[in-house]
Amino acid sequence: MTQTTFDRVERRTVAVEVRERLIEAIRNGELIAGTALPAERVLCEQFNVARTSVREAIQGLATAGFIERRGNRAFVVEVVPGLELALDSRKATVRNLFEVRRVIEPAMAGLVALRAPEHVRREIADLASRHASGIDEFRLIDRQFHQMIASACDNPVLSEVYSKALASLFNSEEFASLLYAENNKEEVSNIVESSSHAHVEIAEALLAGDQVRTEKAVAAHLRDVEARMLERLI
Amino acid sequence: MTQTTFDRVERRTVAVEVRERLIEAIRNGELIAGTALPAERVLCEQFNVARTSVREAIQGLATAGFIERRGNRAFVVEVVPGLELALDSRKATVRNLFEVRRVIEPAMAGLVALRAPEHVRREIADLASRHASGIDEFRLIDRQFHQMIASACDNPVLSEVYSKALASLFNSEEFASLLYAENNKEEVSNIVESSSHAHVEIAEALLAGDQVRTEKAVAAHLRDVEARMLERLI
DNA sequence: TGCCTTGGTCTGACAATCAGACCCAAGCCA
DNA sequence: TGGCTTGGGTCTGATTGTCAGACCAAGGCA
Repeated sequence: MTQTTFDRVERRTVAVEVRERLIEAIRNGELIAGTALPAERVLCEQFNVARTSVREAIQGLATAGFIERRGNRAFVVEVVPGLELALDSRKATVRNLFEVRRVIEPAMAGLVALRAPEHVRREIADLASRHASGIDEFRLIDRQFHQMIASACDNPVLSEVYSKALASLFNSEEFASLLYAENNKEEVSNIVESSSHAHVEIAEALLAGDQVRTEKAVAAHLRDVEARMLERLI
Repeated sequence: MTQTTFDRVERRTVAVEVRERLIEAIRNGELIAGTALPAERVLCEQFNVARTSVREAIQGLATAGFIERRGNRAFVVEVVPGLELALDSRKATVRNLFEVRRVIEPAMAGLVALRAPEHVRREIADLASRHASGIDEFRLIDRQFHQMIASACDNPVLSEVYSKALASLFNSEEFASLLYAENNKEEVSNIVESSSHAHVEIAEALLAGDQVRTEKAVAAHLRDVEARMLERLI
């Protein structure tokens, strides 16, 4: 057995970590292009680091072109570096994410129909029948619904793999821009209504312990949502 | 749209990073229980950090019980903390990992049969027909074979999700202890032979562009390897 | 315009890391 | 056993990164 070797370790400073957090927030839409960054004093409180470290991080953002200074504030640039993906590329990303969901979700939900105790399946059904009062509440219920199914499949590894894939979709700029764009209100409302119905269908199949019916309901749900999202990416 | 907030950032020192690298190597079998750690001067060269940082990390290992000092060397303890998982729990981990593979791999390989250009499928077949001269070379070919299939499915997200799952299996202590235990030589040889045949089967189905046959060949392969691994976990 | 917020700059203290030197103990081999 | 090599232990001084806080100038808003 050969003697093991180790790769070099890089020194990882607080300022670099803060900078990457901010870049991530810009990339996934939490910090919107053209808007002001939170104040340094606010950031150093939230990150729980010294202000000099925050300033160091922000200077790195300015150098890399993610922000510009106007007046006494720092603003996210209108055109974020590396985000001008071609439309084809953005559609491909959404397609790829939904393809991953199509590979994983029906099988996983099928396992839930097979394995989960009745009281767990009943809880899932209760959640599916809850009525959301707006897009933000729907998103919350939607996430809980899917996470509950993942948790109920009795395979923590599969659950984790799926959760990461779902997080990628929810954190993508395509998803955020679709949900919050003012001119998409009607379509978003359609997606919410259609998804609520699909959740109910899925939950009924789960409650009946019917693996095949569950898999079909999940697959249909994914096809519907994916089509609506791709349709709106113009 | 609500104003975003950030989670606290922890200060991450070089010594902590080195310590975690060493713990990981102990956990996944690269550093064997009872054997001596590499010398400090060797480690600081490999990690590319100062010796004081390496010493700090090693002191943390000693405090946490991963190593003990005997003579002028540091040795991995015979009983590594947190590694005495119950046998049931270890089998469950392996089962869970293989279940994830069963969800993902047949579908992914099926996509390759559908989508990949012929020259790519031919490359995969060439790799499958290569003869390994030992366990280490087999592991290398095995990894390349599976990674090549993942890359050929034309969905980078799925490919990445799968690669992470595969890495979890290959890095698990169950896998390492099975492959390198002296009393498993014959069984390991059987696994290698059986897997080589299965790879050839899979590659032929891919070359034929037959999605259904590919999915079946992959599923059979996984059932075989899983059964052999679980059988040997005693 | 006045007041508050925010960014810019600086200070001094502390923590972490670095490279290197030196010494002693342990291990190995003739 | 003696000598050499290897390895750990300790220390030094310099550099970098982080911290908390103070003070001033600029910007924004009622």
